[in-house]
Amino acid sequence: MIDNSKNKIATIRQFNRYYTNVLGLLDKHILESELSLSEARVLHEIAATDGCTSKMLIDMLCIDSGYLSRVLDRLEKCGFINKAKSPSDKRAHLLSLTSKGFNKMAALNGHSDKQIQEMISGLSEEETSVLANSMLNIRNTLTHQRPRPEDVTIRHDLRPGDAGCIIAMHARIYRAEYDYCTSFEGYVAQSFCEFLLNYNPERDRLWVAEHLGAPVGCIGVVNHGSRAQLRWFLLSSEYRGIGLGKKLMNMALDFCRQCGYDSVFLDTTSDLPLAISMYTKAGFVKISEKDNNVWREGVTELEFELKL
Amino acid sequence: MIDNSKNKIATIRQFNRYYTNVLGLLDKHILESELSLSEARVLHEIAATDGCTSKMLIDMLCIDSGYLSRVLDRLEKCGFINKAKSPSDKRAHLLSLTSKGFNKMAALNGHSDKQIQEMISGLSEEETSVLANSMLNIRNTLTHQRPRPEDVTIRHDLRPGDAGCIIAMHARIYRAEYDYCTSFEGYVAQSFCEFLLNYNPERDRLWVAEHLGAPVGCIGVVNHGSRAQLRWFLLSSEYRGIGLGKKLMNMALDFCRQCGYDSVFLDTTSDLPLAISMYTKAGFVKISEKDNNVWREGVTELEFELKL
DNA sequence: TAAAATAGTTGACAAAAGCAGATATTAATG
DNA sequence: CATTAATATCTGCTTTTGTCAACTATTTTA
Repeated sequence: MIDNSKNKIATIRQFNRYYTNVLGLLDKHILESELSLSEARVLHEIAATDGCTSKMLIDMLCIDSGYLSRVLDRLEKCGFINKAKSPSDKRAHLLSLTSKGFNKMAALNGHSDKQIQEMISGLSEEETSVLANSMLNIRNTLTHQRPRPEDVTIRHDLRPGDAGCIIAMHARIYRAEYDYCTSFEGYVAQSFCEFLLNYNPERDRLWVAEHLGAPVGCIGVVNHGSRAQLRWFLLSSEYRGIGLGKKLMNMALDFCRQCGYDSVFLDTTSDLPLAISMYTKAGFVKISEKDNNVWREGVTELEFELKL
Repeated sequence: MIDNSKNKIATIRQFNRYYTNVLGLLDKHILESELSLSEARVLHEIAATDGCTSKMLIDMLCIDSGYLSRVLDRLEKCGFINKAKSPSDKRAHLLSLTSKGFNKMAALNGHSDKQIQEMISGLSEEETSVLANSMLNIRNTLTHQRPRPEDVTIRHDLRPGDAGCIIAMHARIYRAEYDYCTSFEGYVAQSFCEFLLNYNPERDRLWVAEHLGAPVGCIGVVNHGSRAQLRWFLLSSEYRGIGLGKKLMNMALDFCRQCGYDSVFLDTTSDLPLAISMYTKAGFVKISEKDNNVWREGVTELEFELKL
């Protein structure tokens, strides 16, 4: 782990220098097309930007306005873009790609992809994933992007390591948010031990929500004869409030209905008002409560139930 | 997770375009110095390269030889670099920085750092770490660097999530290398449950080896009265053979001696000849063996012991 | 309604980068 | 060993890229 902020900045600086070289190498193919690097960048930005104008390109690409004007002229003469008077502002033009422009861009991307393919040809599947995920991480971090729920995948195929990751997630989140002690991770481990040793794909299920290859949420259903137990309902804080919790809950309850369980019960604590409100919204009813001071002082354990 | 290779390539292409913009922004500060971007890159490369010559710069920076010749002239006239005839090849010059050149480079780095600082000022500690680690990941992956043992940190402060991560690591590695089944992860979880519920920092210890913020190896010592149990001795495959295993083992045994344990025992299986050879090298002796067909067919469980 | 600001264009110019040929030296080949 | 091929660098010339400032047309602000 890179520990102090000075090291981090140095790491970033070194990466920038390194990646300047990488990009220089990869951009060479553009020079072999009839376009210059700037022209290619402008073309891409026009394609990616809705209602694109010169001003927007100047801001996004930090390009000189005079230079851009000539670049746009050239692109128009080549038949790659259209310039249309903006109806809302007669000074400005709306820029858009022609179909020829789209084809050109596709060709550029194709070349680019071939080069990237070559660059990663010596890497393993695993390494390529690490690479792509790291790049997504950087972009998301620097653009302050909140994760979009459609980028989060949910699966229930119980891969090796799923249980361990979710144990770790529980421990970290409950420590950070509720200051639970070390033994809490032990109890979660215990619960997964039981789950894994008795695992029956027909009656038990664990859903893992993943983003950028890392687990960000989960929910589980555990077989108890005619009753099912809902367990491990948890989301990383950044992934709350975007509908993921509801989605996980619905998946779990649908599975319970499919399996023909009579009812679903769950244990939770008074620490989790947000989860509790989701349970009651889904129709769960509190059926018992008792004190539990093991993980933290003053916690009340609650049991909820939902008749199916 | 980015699933297929087409998506990965597209992700990389998008990142490249995105990062071109980032670098363009960050490189602006150089234009405000008396150097051009190329001159600054050349200066850095000379500083970083031992016995640097023009040819090496041409290869590394992909710069035109004629252009480079002039760039070097300018840098020499400014007093930033020295050109000395190479003794081994009278055609070539050895390039090196003058002290003035070093100062200039330090100033450039300072400016660069200030800009980076500004860029990451809106990010949390956590996000900055993700950023820097992702960048290191990219560089290490693309340059095919084997992890250096000195970049791996080993700690034993038992943080929340450590146990879960190590459970996951066990499950993944034993599945990939020995095809152990799902229940194996359950048994590992069970062992950590016991460990965490009885954890006593004076007598129990868990070491986690980390690289780029992720666990890559571990070893543990568990209190059994006058005897200690060695557990969870494991390294990710890429981190084997660089002395890390020995280091972990020594740390664990030193701790056992410090605690005054009489002996150390451990359970392992016939599947792990590499680990077994490390145990015997450390002085462990086999004291029993029995069959165990739970995790995989035909596995023999072995018990080893070391008198301290 | 006049002044200030904005979107974009154009001409003049400077800086950056590339190409081709030249020179000195070294390596390779018969 | 002599000759040829290859290499490292430099120089003159050219093209490409990028910058600056002045200018028009329009919109916003005071």
